[in-house]
Amino acid sequence: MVSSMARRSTTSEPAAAPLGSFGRYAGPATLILSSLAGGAKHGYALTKDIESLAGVRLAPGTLYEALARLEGQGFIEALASDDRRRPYRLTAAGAAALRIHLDAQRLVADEGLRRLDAGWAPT
Amino acid sequence: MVSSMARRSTTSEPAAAPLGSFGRYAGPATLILSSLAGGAKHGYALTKDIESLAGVRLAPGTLYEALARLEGQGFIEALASDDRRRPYRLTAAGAAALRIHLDAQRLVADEGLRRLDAGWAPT
DNA sequence: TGACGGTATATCGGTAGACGATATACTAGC
DNA sequence: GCTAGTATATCGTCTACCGATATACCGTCA
Repeated sequence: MVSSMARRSTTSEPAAAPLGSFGRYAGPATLILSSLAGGAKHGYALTKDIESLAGVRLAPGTLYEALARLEGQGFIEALASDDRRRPYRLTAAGAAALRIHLDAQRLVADEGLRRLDAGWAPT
Repeated sequence: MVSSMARRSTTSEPAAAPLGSFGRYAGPATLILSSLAGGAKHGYALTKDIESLAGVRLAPGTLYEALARLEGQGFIEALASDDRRRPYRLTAAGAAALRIHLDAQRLVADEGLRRLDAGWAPT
């Protein structure tokens, strides 16, 4: 049980990396869009928000590559940058796609938990 | 469960599939464990169940590699195979990990939807 | 009877996406 | 003038995911 669960830190951590336990968590795009759903943010602010939102720290490579991808897909758009910050905003298409995705994800999670609670097969 | 309104505009986009829209959907492990939470199954039965559960068809490569990985992590265990079927069962460790993961995932999804419903920034 | 489609597992090569390391540079506080 | 935090960007590696492919058993129905 140790293998992938305990990789995150040595001691004292508030138990269990919530997401990210099962191999790679495909979430970056989902997390970024979910964060932007709360308002426009620039990259660094996204990492901070996502960290407090999901307990996941996105590596810089992951973040900026995902941002470029999402912009190319039309799910987010860049805003005028004040100084050195490059804020992004969720587009209507991004909001729609996010809603569909989160709805589906929640249904799957609910069903999984329902099955777990029903007792996951004695034998 | 398959979206409606996924047809956003003229350009590109193969219209949002429920899960799997955002690059690669990291879900395989989650989907497999969630499916097994409903009882022991062999690989092919898993693909069928997952397809009806989440609308996602796992490629054979994805499935069997994920099964091997999950078994190595102690999250699932192989049962005696009747004939040509190789059934797998969720372990206690797998059930615990799955619950933690799904709980976290649902919290993130709920927060994302909450933000969306609060209006995702007009300007 | 043999052709077909569904069941069932396995492996291989290609690739995209995630990651950590690294680089740069501005700011604030001490 | 240090150090630490903010902020973005790129590069190389690693691997999870995917599609194609192979094998083989089964039922059925023409």
